Amino acid sequence: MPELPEVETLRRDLEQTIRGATIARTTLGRLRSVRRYDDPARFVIETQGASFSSFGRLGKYLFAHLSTGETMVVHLRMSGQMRLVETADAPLLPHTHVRFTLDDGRELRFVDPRTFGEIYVTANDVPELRHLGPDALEMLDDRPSFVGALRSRRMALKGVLLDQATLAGIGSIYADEGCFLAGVRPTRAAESLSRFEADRLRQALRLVLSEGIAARGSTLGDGQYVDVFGLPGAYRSAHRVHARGGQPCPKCGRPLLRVIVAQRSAVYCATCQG
DNA sequence: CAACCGACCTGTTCGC
DNA sequence: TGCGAACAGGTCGGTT
Repeated sequence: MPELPEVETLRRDLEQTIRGATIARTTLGRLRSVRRYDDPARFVIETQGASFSSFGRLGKYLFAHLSTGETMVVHLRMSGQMRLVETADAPLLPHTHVRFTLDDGRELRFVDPRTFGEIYVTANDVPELRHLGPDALEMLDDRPSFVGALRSRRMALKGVLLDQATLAGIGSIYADEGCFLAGVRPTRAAESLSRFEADRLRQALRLVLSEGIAARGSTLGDGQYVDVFGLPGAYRSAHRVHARGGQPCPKCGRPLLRVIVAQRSAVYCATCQG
């Protein structure tokens, strides 16, 4: 499940591999991935002939800034992938919904089995995402605003961390990992955290996000995240608790608990996380 | 504002 | 063994 570190890995790879390249041809397979359009042909018109000026990111959203002055927004949701192949006749993976044939012969492809992901072109300031909070990497460097945002919320801690309007980019994996490192239960009311605990959580989240980026992301067992070259990220083996319910806590050895909090599963250690 | 729910979708896992 | 049911998960929109 791509979260901030996975999307950041993608952004950096695209920046290195196809910045400056021009889209010679856009080909749509299934139309669901561009469902914001009344007429999907508009998406083709908006992208064909444009070149990639630079790549940006806000939370889990990837931005491809185009030479046209507009921005292509990509969200991978659960199972989306961006794949770069050397030639346009490379074998197609199942569920390839959008193909951008570049003027140098390579092809960037959007692949998405569950079709939750989406792509669209919009104005550079991306008005569709005005509701998003600041990017997590930025917010986590700002102690008062992170501590304040947490301590003003009655919701379960994990619910606040997953709320993209509060801070953008954290998903289930990095929320579980951060809570474990900070020694706080994801089920606690966010407002119940002391300033000390909230700041410890801030530093823990900063650490797990940067570890995740350094490892080129988390690829889960069933998970679909791979980079533009089709390679998995290495961070999963470093996960301390996520998706390890029932297994021994890496600190104390007692079995980790798996619970539902904020309608999402969460894993924590009842002994090490108070 | 908060809590919760359904919808979206399909590959994988589980239970019988 | 084979089958269908349950499940997973990010976001949005709707309801209480």
